[in-house]
Amino acid sequence: MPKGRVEQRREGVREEIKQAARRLMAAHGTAGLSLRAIAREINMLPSGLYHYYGSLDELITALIVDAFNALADALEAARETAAGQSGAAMLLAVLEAYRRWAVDHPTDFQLIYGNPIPGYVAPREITVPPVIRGFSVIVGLIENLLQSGALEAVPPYDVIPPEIEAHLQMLIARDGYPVSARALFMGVLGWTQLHGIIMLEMFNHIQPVIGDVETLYRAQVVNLLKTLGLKTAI
Amino acid sequence: MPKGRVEQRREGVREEIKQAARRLMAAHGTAGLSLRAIAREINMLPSGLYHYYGSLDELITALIVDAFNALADALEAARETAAGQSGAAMLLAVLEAYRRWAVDHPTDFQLIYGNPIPGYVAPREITVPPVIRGFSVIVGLIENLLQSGALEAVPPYDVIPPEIEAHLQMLIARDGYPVSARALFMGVLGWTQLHGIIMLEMFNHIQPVIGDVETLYRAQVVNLLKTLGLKTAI
DNA sequence: CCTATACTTTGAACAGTGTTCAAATTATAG
DNA sequence: CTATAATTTGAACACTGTTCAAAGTATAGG
Repeated sequence: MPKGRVEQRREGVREEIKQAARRLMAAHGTAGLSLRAIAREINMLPSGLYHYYGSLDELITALIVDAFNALADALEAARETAAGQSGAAMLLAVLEAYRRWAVDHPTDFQLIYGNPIPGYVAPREITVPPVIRGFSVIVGLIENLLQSGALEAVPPYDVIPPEIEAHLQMLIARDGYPVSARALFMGVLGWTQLHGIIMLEMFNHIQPVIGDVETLYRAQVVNLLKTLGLKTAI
Repeated sequence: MPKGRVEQRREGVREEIKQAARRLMAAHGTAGLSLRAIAREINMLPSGLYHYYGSLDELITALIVDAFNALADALEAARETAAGQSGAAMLLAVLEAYRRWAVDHPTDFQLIYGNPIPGYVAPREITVPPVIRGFSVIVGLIENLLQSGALEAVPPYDVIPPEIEAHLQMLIARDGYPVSARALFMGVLGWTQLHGIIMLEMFNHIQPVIGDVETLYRAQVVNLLKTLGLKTAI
């Protein structure tokens, strides 16, 4: 395997570049993501990096995909860890893992859900699949709860606005997701509610008001499940 | 007034600089915020700007304060416009104005709630007051609803976690806010829920899933008020 | 009105950024 | 061992924020 060896070495350097990038990001925030700084870190000239990534944007895209996959991994791991417990407990564990990962990997989270790098726009066809991977964990658990009857839609969340239901049905049909529009709708609602807390926490807008954000988040998760119509206690 | 004339002219140039900055931001995103670009825009040398703002960060801070105040203005205006209607209708109008302003002023919103400028950290003592101004509009309306009896805390949102209640009480005592811990708690909960939608909309993460974000937002606002315990119909 | 003082603008320089490209070097394959 | 492919180099270009002394301009007092 002559070409295999070259390819393998190439992949190794690409990984080394990404690791240096993550190290710099962790140390100096998403602002520390400088091509020249990465080159310095691994004793390369700036121009040398262009043989591994066509541009800084391409490198950022790779980092984003990795981050989305790491987040999805964390959610799946939380689900597996709570596998023995009730469906509600599993969902709770997964939703807590969402914030946990964000708090533990702030720069990665900012990279994927903030607007960190000036001028950069993510190519959707590359970044969307790993996003769906993570989101599916949440929606899948909701779907199970709905089918088992542990979760039953109650007012006011029992009505899905027609335009939205139509779009969700289209999405399910087009991409072949094995879930109901109801589960998707609940997933999106819950996602946005929790995402707001994390986003405000990330940029330090909510600690001054609420003090302990972790407690607020947990309360919000529990309340969310209750208002969505969870029948069993958690 | 000799010094008044100088001061006035100085203030005029400062305003001109900010307007050029906003123009560039609107055109090229928060990334377009370049000191040299601003200087070019108003036919000045980069170094000249330093007589009006000590640094780019200082200019950004000024823009952020302006943005928070503009947001607060929009919320107050929405409240006044709906002044004749019920308290619930006023709150609904204000919450819709929150997203409206974000959608109409995306770069300003990203400037204050995103992580736009690498390396910049806002000086809290300057930026917090205008934040409170806007937030007070929401919390004030909630307080009125609570006192009039139109809003009554119901499960699960009737319980405030003890640690959070303690922190809120401290805040109220320290800064002398004329509101209850309950109103503040409800305000924060609502704020985070809606903020999540806007944040995800801003960075284009939710349209692909839900289609019409405006409908989702409106539904979320109404559902929020209902689950918080609003007794009257909207 | 004219000078002395304060305010403002200038221009050059420094250190940093992403990116391009031909040239030189190194490693691989026949 | 040589021909070929993969890499690394180094210089250059255009851009960024920031500093500072020098030059220019407007204002105030006599």
